[in-house]
Amino acid sequence: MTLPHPTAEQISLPNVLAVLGDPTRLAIVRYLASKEGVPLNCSQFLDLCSKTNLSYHLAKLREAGVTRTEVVGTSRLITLRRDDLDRRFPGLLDSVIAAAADDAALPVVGAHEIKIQA
Amino acid sequence: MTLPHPTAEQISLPNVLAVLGDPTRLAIVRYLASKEGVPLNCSQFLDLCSKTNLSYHLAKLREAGVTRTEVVGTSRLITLRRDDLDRRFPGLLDSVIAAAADDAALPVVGAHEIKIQA
DNA sequence: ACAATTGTTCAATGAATTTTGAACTAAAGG
DNA sequence: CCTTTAGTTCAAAATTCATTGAACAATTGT
Repeated sequence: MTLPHPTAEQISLPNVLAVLGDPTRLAIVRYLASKEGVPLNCSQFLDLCSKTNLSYHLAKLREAGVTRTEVVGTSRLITLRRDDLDRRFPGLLDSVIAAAADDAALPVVGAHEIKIQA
Repeated sequence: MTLPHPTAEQISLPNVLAVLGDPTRLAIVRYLASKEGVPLNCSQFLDLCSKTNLSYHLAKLREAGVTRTEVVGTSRLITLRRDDLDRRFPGLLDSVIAAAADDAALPVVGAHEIKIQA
């Protein structure tokens, strides 16, 4: 089974910018980019907001064409649509992710993980 | 006299993205970029929306740190804060402007101008 | 002084967005 | 079959956003 995604051509710039203009969704995208290639399921992002709200934000990202969601059993595997985004908007994703990395005020996925002592 | 602007450090990425995620404001930024260096007054943008609404959008751009507004007599001279944006978010503005240039669905300042015949 | 130009502010409205909890579906495991 | 796991859907509430018209302020030109 597969969920509705826009084609690469249907991805709209104002839409992508608006969708990325939300700290929670920016955190999701950053994390996806940091785990590029590895499909993640929704539960990875549960420290950002409630499950219901997460479902909403992930739907926004998918509908804007920023992420791809694959239904596998009872979970959704989420990936960044990097090739499509890079083709439609060259350099945009990279500059957004790099800028986000410098912003200490942004929420981060896994911010409360236990750190291994040196 | 001078209007309130955020410092370069106060410019926030999600804010900038959200503000650019609006077709009217994207058109304003594109036009400013195409006339880089030349300060423009508000009336240049009047084909995009009503005067009141334009005032609102220009305030959004200024408050987000995307533009600088200088009060000169009865008009406001508007410029892109390119250096600040480039320093804070390298590559972002350029990729947004380039992507916008490829999007025929976006509104454009001066779209109804009389074309000189060849 | 008067009128025109340039642009803002205000209050109102409608629309879209974000967030929540309760109820739900569907697959997986025992 | 029953329960857990994973995530969605729905309606409601709260917030924010975009747009409008009327009134206003300040400068400029006559």
